[in-house]
Amino acid sequence: MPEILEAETARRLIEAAALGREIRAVRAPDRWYLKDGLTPAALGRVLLGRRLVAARRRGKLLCCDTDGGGPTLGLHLGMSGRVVIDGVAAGDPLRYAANGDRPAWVRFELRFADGGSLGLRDPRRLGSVRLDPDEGRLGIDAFALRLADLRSVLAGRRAPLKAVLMDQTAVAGLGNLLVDEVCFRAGIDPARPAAALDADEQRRLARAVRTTLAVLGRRGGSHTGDHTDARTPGGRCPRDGAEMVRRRVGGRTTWSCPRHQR
DNA sequence: GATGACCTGTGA
DNA sequence: TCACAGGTCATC
Repeated sequence: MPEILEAETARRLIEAAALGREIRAVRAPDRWYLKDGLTPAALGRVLLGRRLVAARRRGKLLCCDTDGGGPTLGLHLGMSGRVVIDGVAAGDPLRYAANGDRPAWVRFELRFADGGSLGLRDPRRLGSVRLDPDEGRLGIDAFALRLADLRSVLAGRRAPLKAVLMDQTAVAGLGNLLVDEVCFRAGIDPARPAAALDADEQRRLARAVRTTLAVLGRRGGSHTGDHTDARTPGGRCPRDGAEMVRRRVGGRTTWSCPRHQR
């Protein structure tokens, strides 16, 4: 996804519409989509007859707990995944992904006894399904990130700031668009070595994470940032009018303003 | 820590 | 036909 905002939208949808419904069938037509050696048969064995009782999220990972001592179902949306419940998809359409609804794009589906379903629609197949996913290897959730956490995350890291913020074992949930927006708002060059930020920059960055998640969450997703429309050749910084620069930072396409991001 | 691989769809 | 896409993993 889908980044943390879309994952949270999906989590809320599951929480509002899928909890408590008895699972009657599991459809997993795409074996490649099941990780850790998981098979459709094994999924059926542990999920049939159970109900989801909680929908949690750590970073971009969705964790659905089941009743009766059942496993936690881990769903990851990859680059193009969306949760679909009873035919309704969570959140706004994705900006850089196909948004159709071809049945073949449903890589995984729980069918409920009441006739409805919870599916994962993912054209690019980069998402995943696992049981009892390792939540511990993920860093602090971006929604919970405080200044002190950020300081320890950045300490000693010579990698570009952007690479560290996108490192899911450091901070869980931030992806390419959100990190660019955070750096844009904080006025910091994403290519700077992470540990080189001074105290004031760390404060601005921590604040920018909070406001970015709050504002873009309200607006409807990761693609609604102040800088998003400027991610195009010849795009101008909406803050000061400078021409935006496109680079590769931390292995990802990165847009930043050469004037106010330093 | 940087790079390429994974997979498929879209638009230039 | 090609470049590119909001993610992650293995590999050097």
